[in-house]
Amino acid sequence: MSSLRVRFAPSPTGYLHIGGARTALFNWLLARKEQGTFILRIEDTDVARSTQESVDAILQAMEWLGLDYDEGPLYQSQRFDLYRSKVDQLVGEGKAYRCYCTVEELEQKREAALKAGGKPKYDGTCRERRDQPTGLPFVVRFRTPQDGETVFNDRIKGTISFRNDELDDVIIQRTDGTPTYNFVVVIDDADMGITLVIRGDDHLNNTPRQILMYQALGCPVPEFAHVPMILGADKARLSKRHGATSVMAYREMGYLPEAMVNYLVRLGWSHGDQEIFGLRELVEKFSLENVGRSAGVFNPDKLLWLNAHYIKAGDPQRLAALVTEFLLVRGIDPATGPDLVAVVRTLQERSRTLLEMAEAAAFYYASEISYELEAATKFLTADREAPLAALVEKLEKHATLDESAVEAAINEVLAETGLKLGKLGPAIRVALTGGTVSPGIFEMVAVLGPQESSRRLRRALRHLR
RNA sequence: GGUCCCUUCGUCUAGCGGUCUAGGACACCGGCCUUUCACGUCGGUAACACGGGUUCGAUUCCCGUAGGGAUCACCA
Repeated sequence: MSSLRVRFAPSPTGYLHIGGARTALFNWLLARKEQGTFILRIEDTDVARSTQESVDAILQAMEWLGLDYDEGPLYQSQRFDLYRSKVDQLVGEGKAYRCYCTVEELEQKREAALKAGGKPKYDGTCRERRDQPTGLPFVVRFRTPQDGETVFNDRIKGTISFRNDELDDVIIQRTDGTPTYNFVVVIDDADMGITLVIRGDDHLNNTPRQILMYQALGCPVPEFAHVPMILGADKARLSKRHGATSVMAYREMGYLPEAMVNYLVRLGWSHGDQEIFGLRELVEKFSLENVGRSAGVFNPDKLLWLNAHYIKAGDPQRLAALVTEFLLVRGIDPATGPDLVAVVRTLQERSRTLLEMAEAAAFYYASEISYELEAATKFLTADREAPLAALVEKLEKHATLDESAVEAAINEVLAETGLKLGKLGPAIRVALTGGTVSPGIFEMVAVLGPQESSRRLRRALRHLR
C-alpha cells in the first residue's frame, strides 16, 4: 500500500454520466496501479437537489464498470458539524468573515459592474466591517489574500498560476448555515488525507481559491490533476442532445462494461498505438503522464466498434447470460429453443451489441417463421423443391448433427442434384429464418437441430408448391 | 467582457529538435475472401490553425494572432 490517496466525488443530482465515469476510472486506475487508496465521497451538501435515487444510480454504474472503492461511500451531508467548526475556526482567526449583503444587493452590484465593463467580483462591502448586527441573516465569506499569486503544478496541465487579486471572497457558509462546495471539498480532501485530486478541468478555476483555503486552514495542499472535458460532435460540452450520456443507458443498449471502460480510457489517454486494453492491463499501464491536455469528442462509432470487438472475443457462456434479459424483454424465452450458448456462438461475429444479438437470435426461438416476401419469391422457387426434400430426408434420420455432418449432408444433396450451394443455401436460409441475413447455413442447422430444421424445411416446401 | 486552459487526418491519438515524403485506430471508399449478412484481410482518401522568433535544423522550444473550451452563483 502506497501513500497515494485519491477520491471520486460525484454529486448525487442525476445518473453517472460519461465524463464522471471517466474521472472515476482514472482515479481508480491510478489507485490500483500505485496500490493507493480509492475513496468514494458523495457530495450532497445541496440537500434540495440531492436524491437517494441518484446515489443508487451512481453506485450501480460504478459496480457495472467494475470500479470498487476502499473507503466510503462517505456522505458530506453527515459531516456538517465538522464543516461548521472549521468555519468558526476561520472566522475566529479572522480568515473568514460574516457578510450581511443580500442576494438582491449582490445581484445589483454584479450587473452594475458588468455594465460598467468591470469584473462581477464581490466588492468587499463587509470585508472590513467591524460591527456585528444581531438578527440579520448572514453568509460567511473566505477572506482571500489580495496580493501575490497562487501557483501550482498540475499533473496533467503543467504549471498554472493565478493572481490572487483576480479571486474574490467566496461564500463558504450559506445563510441557512450549510457550507458550500468550495469549502467542503477542501475540508474533506484535507480530512480524508487526499494526496492527489483528479477531477474534471471545469474545476481548474476553483483550484487557486481552494489552495488558499488549505493554507488558511494550515493543511498540506494536495497535488492536482485536471482531466480535460468530453465534448459532443459539435465540440460543445457533451449533453443529452448528443445522445445518451448516462453510463447505464449504454448497458441498456447492449454494451459491455469492458467496452465502455476501454473506450473511456482511450478518450484522453494513450499508450503508443495500442487500442485494446483489458482492465488488468490498464492497471499496469495507466499513467497520468500520458493523459492529454485537450478536450476530446465523444465518438459513439468507436465505442460501438470496441463493443463489437469484445462481443466477438467474449466468453459465450457469459454473453448468453447477459443476452438473456434482452431476449426476455422481447418476449423470447430461450428455454423454449436451442441451447443459448450455441446460439450465441453463431452470432458473436455479427453482433455489435447485445441488443443486436437478441434481435438476430429471435428466429431460433420462433415457433412459426414468417417469410419476407422478396426473399421467398426469389429463393423459395419450384426448382428447389427436390433438393430441399432430399435434404429433409437426410436430416430426419438424426436426432443431432454437428456442423461438419450438416455440411456433409448438404454436400451430398448438392452432388446428387447437381445444384450449387449458391442456389440451395439461400433457400435453406429463407426456410429456416424467413430472411436473407443470418449465421452460416451449416452452423445454423446444427444449432437448430435436424428435427427442427426439417420441420421448417417442410413448411417451406408446402409454401413453394 | 475578465481570468484560466486548449490547438496533429472528420473523430480518438502517436510524435517528447533531425528517424516526418507525419504512424496507428474509428468512420468513409475500393479489392480479396465467401452460401447471405457480417467477420477477416489488403489498399486508398485525409492532419502538424496562422505569423514571428530560437536553432545548422522545427510537428516538436518561446512569443504573438486566431479559433475553441472552462469559469466568474448563498450549484457542485
